[in-house]
Amino acid sequence: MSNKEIAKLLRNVAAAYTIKDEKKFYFQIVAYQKAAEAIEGLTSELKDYYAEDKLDEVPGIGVTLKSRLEELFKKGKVAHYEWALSGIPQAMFPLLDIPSFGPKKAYKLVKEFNLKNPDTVIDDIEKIAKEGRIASLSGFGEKSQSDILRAIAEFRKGSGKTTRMTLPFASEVAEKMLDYLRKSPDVIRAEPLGSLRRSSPTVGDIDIAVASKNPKAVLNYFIKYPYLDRIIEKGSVSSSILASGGKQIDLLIQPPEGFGALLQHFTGSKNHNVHLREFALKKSLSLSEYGIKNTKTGKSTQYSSEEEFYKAIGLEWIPPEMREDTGEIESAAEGNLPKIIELSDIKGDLHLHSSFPIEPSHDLGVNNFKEMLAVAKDLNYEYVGFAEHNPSVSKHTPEKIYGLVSRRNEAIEHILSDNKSIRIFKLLETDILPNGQLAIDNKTLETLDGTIVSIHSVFNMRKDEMTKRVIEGLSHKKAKILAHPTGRMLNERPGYELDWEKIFEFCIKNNKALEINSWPTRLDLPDSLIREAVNRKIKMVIDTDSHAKDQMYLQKYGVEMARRGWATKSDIVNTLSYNEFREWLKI
DNA sequence: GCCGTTTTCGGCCCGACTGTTTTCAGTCG
Repeated sequence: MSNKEIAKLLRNVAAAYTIKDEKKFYFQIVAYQKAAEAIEGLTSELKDYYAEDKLDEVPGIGVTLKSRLEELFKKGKVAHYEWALSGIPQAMFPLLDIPSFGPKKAYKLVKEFNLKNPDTVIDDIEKIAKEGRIASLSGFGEKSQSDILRAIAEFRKGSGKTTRMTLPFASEVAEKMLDYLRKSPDVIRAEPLGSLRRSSPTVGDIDIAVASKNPKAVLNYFIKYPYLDRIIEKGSVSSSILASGGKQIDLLIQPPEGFGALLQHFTGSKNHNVHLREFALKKSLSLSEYGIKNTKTGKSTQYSSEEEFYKAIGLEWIPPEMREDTGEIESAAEGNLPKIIELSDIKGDLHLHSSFPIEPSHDLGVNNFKEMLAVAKDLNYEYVGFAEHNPSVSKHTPEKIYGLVSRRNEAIEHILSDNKSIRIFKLLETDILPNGQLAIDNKTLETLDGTIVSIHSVFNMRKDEMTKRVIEGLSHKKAKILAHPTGRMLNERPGYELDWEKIFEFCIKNNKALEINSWPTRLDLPDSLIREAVNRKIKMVIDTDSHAKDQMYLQKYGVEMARRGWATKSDIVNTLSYNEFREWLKI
């Protein structure tokens, strides 16, 4: 079961409790929603937590939920949930995926019209609304009837909460709106917040905060956005719109003197905020987007910066990437937050595919050495590594492969002789074959400074076999880095199965590094595995896997994943100087 | 059902907005 399916199950249980007895089950409902939120936000599979007996490390999962989830993974169902969901019409649950449908509304409609089939319930509701039979129900009216029809239509188009954007795409959507907002004389500051500011690997909707002394004017300006599809809601301090392309943009406004509280509130995550507010409440401080209220004196205070806001709760400022309620509040309270890595710490990119005609097994790059070095210079790098895919094994003899790689090496030497500013490592990205052997032989590997290894074929092996394959591939003394270690592609495929316990153990013993691949649809390692690797002092390297020079600027996304995994400079080997990195390659 | 800078029992974030309402329920972030 995927994280999404599990979260859906927990939300369904919460919805069932809401229908059965909202008051009696109030805190279970909250707990189930919180756990669902946490599971949805995970960037590794919950199944892997289960496999390593770490379910209760997920915030919001305690003793009871742990045992229920274990039952789910073992048997595919949970007896207690079968009971909880019994007596509740199954047809209400698909409706909950549609924005504006909650448990009460879904239940009332399904019950009222005696709808039984979950597979057709959305069609059924649509038909009933079109016939005008919803408006007459108590609690409903003409407006809510037409809203239902529109919500269903938008849901079908895949807008709203169903599809999530990759980070660069989300940034683009946000930038367009920010450019627009900053043209308004009433906008003093405008910042993208929410999961985009936390650099979550995928982003659902765009959240923007504005500092202004005239919120009304800004709101009126906001809803005149040229790429507006429709206004979802508009109040006195906030508004939501659907932009063309089906992406929701939420706006919140505060005066500049209260902007710090707004930044904090709207950056989230939800579970971070809930935990932070509970923490503050113990100090008689009640937090909101307006500021901090002392519950004893009743005195409210505004904060213009986030740093002051956190300080007022007795905490050091927590970087947005860490605000997922995975222990950052406790660490901040103890003054133990690690100093996480920054983009400027990176001294090189070791995973570059040039256009050198090496006749590779997979894609060749489109730019030559010099063109890529020019970008490296722009990025202030000390060194780079060229790591084209190994020459195709099926098309060439080992002798031919040796010749191709040697020619590439000579071409690099030639560049080096008239290039003083940036050093170059002669690497390759070598396939690990299904039997664990590397795709090219020792004689050729010996000509390299080292090699990156990775899986590019036969993804569907058993977990133990895949683990053996990877470890065997990494065992070669020239193999130093495992590229895109999980093989996941965001919004496409989950990645192959690996026994991380064994991989970590092997890496630490044999001084191998795991790559954090910055490619926006990979972002692989996922942040939770980065966090795990950091805890075990395993070295990582942040690379772009660039096949074109402009892609080298994507390095920031890998750095952001490292930050989400609490990695410091010392965890990442390409923060080392040229000489230090050279030494590390030889160990 | 979770969780611990008052606690292993007894608490549990805070507010905006909309539609259908005569004062509030439902949904959302």
